[in-house]
Amino acid sequence: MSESDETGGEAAAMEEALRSEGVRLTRQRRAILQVLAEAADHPDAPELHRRVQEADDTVSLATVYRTLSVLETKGVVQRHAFEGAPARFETADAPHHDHIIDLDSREVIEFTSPEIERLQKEIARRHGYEVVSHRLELYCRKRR
Amino acid sequence: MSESDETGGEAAAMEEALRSEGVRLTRQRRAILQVLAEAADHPDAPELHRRVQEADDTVSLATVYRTLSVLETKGVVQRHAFEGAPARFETADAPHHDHIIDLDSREVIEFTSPEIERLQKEIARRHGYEVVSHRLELYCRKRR
DNA sequence: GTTTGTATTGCAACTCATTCGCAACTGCAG
DNA sequence: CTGCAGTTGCGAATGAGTTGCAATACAAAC
Repeated sequence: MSESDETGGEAAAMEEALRSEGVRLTRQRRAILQVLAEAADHPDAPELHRRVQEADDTVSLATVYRTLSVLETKGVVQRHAFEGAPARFETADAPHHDHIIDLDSREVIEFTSPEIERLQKEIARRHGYEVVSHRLELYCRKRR
Repeated sequence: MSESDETGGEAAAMEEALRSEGVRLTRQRRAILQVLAEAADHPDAPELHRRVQEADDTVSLATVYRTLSVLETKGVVQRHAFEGAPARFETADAPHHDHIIDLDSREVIEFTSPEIERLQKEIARRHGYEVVSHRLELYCRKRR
């Protein structure tokens, strides 16, 4: 544990959480978890697969998809399906946030707005609903 | 024109707009436009196809998709890709709105919030961006 | 350690929504 | 009317993601 840095610790913490949920920890899952914890961006499944294979080229794309599903249902990973693009993934360490998508670079910026959050709840209530989940994405271009 | 009601007028208005944009008005496109104008809900392509075929069973699903693309680029139709479901469509008559999706009935309720809209622009600006488009969806359940 | 039963994997085949190639057809400008 | 570029129907192709199945590998019990 002396050699672990932040992302190393993150992956380890996730493994811990998964083990206690009865998820079997395989070589493949460890590798995927590791790469995801190290990722600063929001990779899609094929990109994740590519990165995982650098460390372990026996991992198949199917397993990447299956593992992502497991991790998502266990609350360890978040899936985002942005407009007209394959789904992208990130670790669910940060509490909650919405996204700005840079239309030119496809870069993703995270933000939170308690104010918007509050207004959403209020609007739902006004219509007789309660919010189970929501999706807020701003497709943007850099201002010059 | 004496027998036309609101939706009839809506379809006619759209045809007008399209003709002036140089879009060729075929029997199929008229039928699709008509059905869309009459729809109170947000049908997906196969459902739209089903409804169109009641009036004209020579219209193919491929043409429904192609027509929807044309109508979308001409700004006459709006496409919405809600979570984990095929895209759904509506006429772009109302100015702009976001959606509440009833998770149980799949019903869609429209709403607007100038306040949220304003906050979105502000957030984008704070990050050096300007909003090109956005997507705000509230996945909800009825309150009891 | 070894055994063992079940979860997990790799592969290839499959699904689902949507798009495309192409030959036949048809609005509509002249 | 004519002509031809824009449209259509068909079925085949695509792209993202899922699944059946036999082989494999966790990890709990010995």
